[in-house]
Amino acid sequence: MADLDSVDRQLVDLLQRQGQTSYSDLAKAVGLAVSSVTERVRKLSERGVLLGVHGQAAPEALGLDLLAFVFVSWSDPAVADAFLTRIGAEPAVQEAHHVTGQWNYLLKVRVTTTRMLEAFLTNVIKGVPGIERTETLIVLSSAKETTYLPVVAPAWYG
Amino acid sequence: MADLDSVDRQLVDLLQRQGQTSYSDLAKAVGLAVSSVTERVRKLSERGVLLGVHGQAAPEALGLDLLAFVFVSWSDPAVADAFLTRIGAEPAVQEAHHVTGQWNYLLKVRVTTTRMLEAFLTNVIKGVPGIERTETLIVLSSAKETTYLPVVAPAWYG
DNA sequence: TGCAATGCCGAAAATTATACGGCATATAGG
DNA sequence: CCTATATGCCGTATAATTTTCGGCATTGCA
Repeated sequence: MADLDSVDRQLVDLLQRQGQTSYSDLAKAVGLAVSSVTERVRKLSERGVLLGVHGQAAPEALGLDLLAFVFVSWSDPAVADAFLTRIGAEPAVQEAHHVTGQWNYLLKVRVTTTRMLEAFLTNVIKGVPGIERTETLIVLSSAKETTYLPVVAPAWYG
Repeated sequence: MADLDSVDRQLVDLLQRQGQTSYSDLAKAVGLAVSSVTERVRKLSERGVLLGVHGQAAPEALGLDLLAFVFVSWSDPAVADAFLTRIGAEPAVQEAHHVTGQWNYLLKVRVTTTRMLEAFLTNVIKGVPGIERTETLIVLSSAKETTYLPVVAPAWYG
């Protein structure tokens, strides 16, 4: 299905770093003609390797000064559906992961203030019937935060 | 500093969703001329509201089938520098957050297999002198994962 | 050997980005 | 009150880019 050659990988690498790189620049970088690169990129999208291009905004510039990870748990399996529906419609929730361990889900949440975080926990999370416990970790600073995915294996892994 | 009007917010919204939206489309959407939108977007970048545009790749298409969150802790404060330097150079680490609670850092890590996760913990994390404990949560599935930041306050928060 | 599929190429045409001068409105200082 | 300055918007001309097409070489396969 996947099976990307080195040119494909290079294109994915470049487009992850600079989503608006022109086809002529891409062509120069990989040593192919513009039309060949166009076709490659089109197929990468078609195959689902490239999912889209997104502008990256600064959270603080939008007033989103508070980042938190929220663990959530419940006992009744029927809660999952309602929870995911509610969470899916909530822009404050950037990520929702089903995780191993003592908790059901781990959420990545962005809000403006602790007051807004409180409102989120009260109105959104505990607004879903059946949710029993939560635990919130506040992010003091983010040393690294990227969406870049490596296209080559690291040195420490043969 | 920030102070975005409704047009700015709309532009940030649109560009987050579709980073390659043409200026003519943006102009149509916000009801301004192309040159006005060009200027607006340029200033949003200049002001640091828009940080860049990035292609989004499918982790599984790159063989990155395993997502994990890794908590890390140490006692000696001097460890932080070495840890962050090591982590910063590691593409497998997508995020590194300094968090409240019993752990020092929370990492978001993407690898191909459990075998590679083991190599990461052994060679990278424990390769940093002074690191004492880690705890790893495996992500079974991700119900939501987006980089989109809300540009308007939610209904549950006045 | 012949056939089909694939990837690549260059060029033409359509679309888009960029740069510029001009215009209207708002603001501050005299 | 009035002038000077700044800001935001506009349309247009030019440059650059995207998109599309037919053709060519290579590969795999019957």
